Amino acid sequence: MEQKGHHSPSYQALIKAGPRLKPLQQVQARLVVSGFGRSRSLLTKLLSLACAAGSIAYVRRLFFFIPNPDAFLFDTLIKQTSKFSFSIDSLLFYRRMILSKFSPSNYTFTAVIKSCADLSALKLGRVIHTHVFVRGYGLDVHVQAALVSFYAKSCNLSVARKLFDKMPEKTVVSWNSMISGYEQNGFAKEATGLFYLMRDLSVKPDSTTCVIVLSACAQLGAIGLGRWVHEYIVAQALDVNVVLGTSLINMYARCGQVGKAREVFDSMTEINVVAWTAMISGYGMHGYGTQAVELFHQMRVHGRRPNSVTFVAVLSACAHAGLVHEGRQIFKSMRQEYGLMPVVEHHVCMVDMFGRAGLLNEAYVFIKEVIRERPAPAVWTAMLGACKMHKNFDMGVEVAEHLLSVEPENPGHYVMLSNIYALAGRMDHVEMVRNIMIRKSLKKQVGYSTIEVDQRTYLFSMGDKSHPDTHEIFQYLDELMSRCREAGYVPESEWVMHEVEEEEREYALRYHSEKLAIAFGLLRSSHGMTIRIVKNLRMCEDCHSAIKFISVITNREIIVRDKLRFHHFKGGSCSCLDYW
DNA sequence: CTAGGGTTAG
Repeated sequence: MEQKGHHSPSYQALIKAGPRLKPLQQVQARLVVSGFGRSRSLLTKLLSLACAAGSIAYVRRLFFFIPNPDAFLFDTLIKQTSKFSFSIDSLLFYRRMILSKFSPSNYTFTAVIKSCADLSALKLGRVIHTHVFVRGYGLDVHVQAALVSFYAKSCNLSVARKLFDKMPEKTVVSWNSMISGYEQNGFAKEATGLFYLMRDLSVKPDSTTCVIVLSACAQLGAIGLGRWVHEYIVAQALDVNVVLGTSLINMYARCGQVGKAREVFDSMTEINVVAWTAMISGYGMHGYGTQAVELFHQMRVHGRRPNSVTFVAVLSACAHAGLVHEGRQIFKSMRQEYGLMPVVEHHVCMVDMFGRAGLLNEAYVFIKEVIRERPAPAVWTAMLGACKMHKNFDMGVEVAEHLLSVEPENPGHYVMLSNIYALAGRMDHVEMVRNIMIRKSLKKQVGYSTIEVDQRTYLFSMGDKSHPDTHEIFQYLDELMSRCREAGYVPESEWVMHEVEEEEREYALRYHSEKLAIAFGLLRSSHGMTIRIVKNLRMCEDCHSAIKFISVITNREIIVRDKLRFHHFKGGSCSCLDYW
C-alpha cells in the first residue's frame, strides 16, 4: 500500500511534473488508475500546479470532478488563481465556497481581496470587506494590508489612508501597501512623505519598500533620495534581485544619470526582459538611440525575447535619435521574427519617427497603408506634432480638424491647432480657436516643474507665488532674464498660445514653471552643481531657448526631463539638438 | 499545509 503524505510516490510525481500542463495530465491519469484520484491533498497540489502552468481551463475541469472539496482546497484554489491573475475565476471559486457553506478564513480573504484589487472591482470589494467584518477578521494585519492596497488600486486613496491610520499594529507590509498606493496613483510626493514618516518612526524599510520608493524617486526625479535608498541597500546588504535592480536602473535613468543606470545593469547577475527594457528605454529618453539599438540586439545574443513594451522602448529611442533605417528594420522584425502584432503604441512611435525626421509623406503613407483599421487619435496626434515641428501648415490644419471631430473635448488638440495658426500668422484663427475653448470651458493641462534640494522636492507651477521665498525667486529670475537678453536671447512672440486666460498670458512666458524652478535651484545650490528639473508637460520653445542662455551666463549644466525625454543644457546648446 | 506589499513604454 502506498504511503500518504509528502513522501508518497504520487506526491513526488506531481513535484517532478512541475507547472507543466502535459506532465501534470499524465500524472493525473496515473492517479486515477492507481485509485488515488480521490485523494484531496493530492488533488489540491495538482490544482495548484495547474494554475501555475497557466491553464485555467484545466483547473476548471479538474475542479468539476472533485467530489468533496474542503475549505483548504478552496483556499488553495482561490489563492493560486488570484496569484496567477485568473482574478475572475478566483472570485467565482470564492462564491462557490460561500454557497457550499464553508467559512472563509483570513487566508481566503487576502487572496480574494487581491483579485478585487487587480480587477479594480470596487463594489464587490466593498461587499467582501463587509464579509471580513462579519467573520471577525477586521483587525488581521494581512487582511488589512490587502484592503489598503485594494482601496488604493481602486482609486480610493482617502479610504485606504483611513484604514491605514486606524491599523492598531503596522508592519512593514502595511507601510508598503500605503506608500505603493500613493506611488501607483501618481502621488509620488505623498509616497515619499509617508516614507519619511516611516523612517522617523524607526520602521525598518525592506527591499520592497526600496522598490516602491525608488519608483517614486523616478517619478519625481528625486536623485538625492534615490541615492540614499541605493546606499541603504548596500549598507543593509539587501539582495539586489532583478526587481530591485530594475527599479535602480529606472530611478537613475529617469533622474538623468544613464551612466549610473548602466553600472547597475552591468552588475546584475540575473537580467530579464523587464530589466533589458528599462535600460533600453533609459538610453532612449536621453537621446542615445545607438546605445538603445545596440542593447536591443544584444538581447538576442543573450537569448532574451523582447516583448511588446521592449519594442515601444526601442522604437521610441530610434524616433528621438533620428534612426529611421534601424527603426524601420526593427519594426519589420517585430512580426516577422518575433511574431508580435504591432499595436497603437508602436504605430505612434513609427509616425513620430518619420515625422521628426521630416519625412511627413512617409508618415502619412504609413498611417494610410500600414495601419489598416481606423487609426487611433494618438497616431494622428503624433502626425500633428510632426506638422507643427516642420511647419507644414496645410497638413497640420487638416489633421487637427480631423482630430477635433473625433475628440472634440481634448484641449490639447485646440492648443496645437492654435499654435499652428499662430506660426502661420493667422491671428484671426488663433482668436477663434481660443474662443471655442473658452465657450466649451476647456482648460489646458496645468504645467508644473519639480526640483529637489537637500532630498526634498519642491513644486512650482506657472506664476506660482506660494513659495515662502517667492519675492527673492521672482527678482532673481527677472535679473537672470535681462542678462539673457543682453547675451542675445529674444523672447518668443507672445501670440503663440500657451495659456487660455487673458491675465495668464502676460505672465505665462516670463514665469513658466521650469524657469521658476531653475531660478530656485540656482539660488539654493552651490556653484558648479548640476540643476535637475522635472516637468510634467513638454517644454515650450521659449523656455528651451531661454535655458540655453541661462546655461551659458551661469556656467551651469541644467538637465530638464519633460514629458517625453531629457534635455541636457550645457554651454548654450541642448542634447536634443532642438528636436523634441 | 497556505498569507498581505514590488520592476519595463506612452
